[in-house]
Amino acid sequence: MKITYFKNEVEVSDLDRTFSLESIRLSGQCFRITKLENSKYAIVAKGRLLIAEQYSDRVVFHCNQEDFDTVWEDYFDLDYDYKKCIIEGSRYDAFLKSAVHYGSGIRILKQDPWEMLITFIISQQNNIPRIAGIVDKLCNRCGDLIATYDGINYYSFPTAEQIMDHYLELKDIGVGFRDKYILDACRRINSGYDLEVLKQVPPEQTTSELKRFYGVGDKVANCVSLFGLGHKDAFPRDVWINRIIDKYYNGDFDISRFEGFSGIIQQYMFYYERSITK
DNA sequence: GGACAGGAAGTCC
DNA sequence: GGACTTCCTGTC
Repeated sequence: MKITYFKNEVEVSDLDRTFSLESIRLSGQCFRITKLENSKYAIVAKGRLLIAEQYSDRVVFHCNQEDFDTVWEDYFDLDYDYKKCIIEGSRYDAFLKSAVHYGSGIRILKQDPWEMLITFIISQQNNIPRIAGIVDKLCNRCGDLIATYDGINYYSFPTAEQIMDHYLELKDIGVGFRDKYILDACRRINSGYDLEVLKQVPPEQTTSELKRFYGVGDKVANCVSLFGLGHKDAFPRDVWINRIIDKYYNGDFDISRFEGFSGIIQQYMFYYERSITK
């Protein structure tokens, strides 16, 4: 990987096909990346808007060096060796070989744990286009206006306090029966619970701690752990993953083989199976 | 086009 | 094991 700094741009190249904004956007981990035109994307995270462009193995981030070094390099997990996961996956069997090849551009974004908690509470018993729509409405109604680009307004993900200020609108936003789960999470965070602490806690303990939130079960806890707390060993089992394990592994998939990065393997599996059964 | 049924990154009781 | 909000999608 090669990083070149310009005045208001940072160019990253020689990524060896282990970075694709399109794959990241479509892999279902993030609902705040939109495709603008051609190869251009708008990414909202950390209370900021980032415009990025990708031309095969070259990515241009429209930000200064400081923002790249302190925010985006970490957010896109650029220092992690995804090649290792791809090689290990390829060696395992034919299905994983196809999956890692197809999804080789995936990265597990290091997103905000609070945003992940609410987003994946919303995700339960829901479909991806609708999840994206609800998250969008939630941000537009409750978040702060952080930027306007090409005539479009971009809003931050709301804080617990901001959501509580708009709790009467949750029904209109379309969260449905999940409103009580969201409200409970807001109350706990607002009264001082710090999700950041869980980044330092062992994965299994993190999951059981997260499951103490009302409306958070095993699946959502593992999503928050993987996408929001940097626990690459968290392995969310949703209907797709269970289907894959039944279909290709006779109901038993041994994740210990991928210790330390089984969550990344899970993401390749999810992304690939969805692509071939559409 | 429009109505309709089935189902959706699950969890609670 | 049934209920849960709402709406996207496929089918007729």
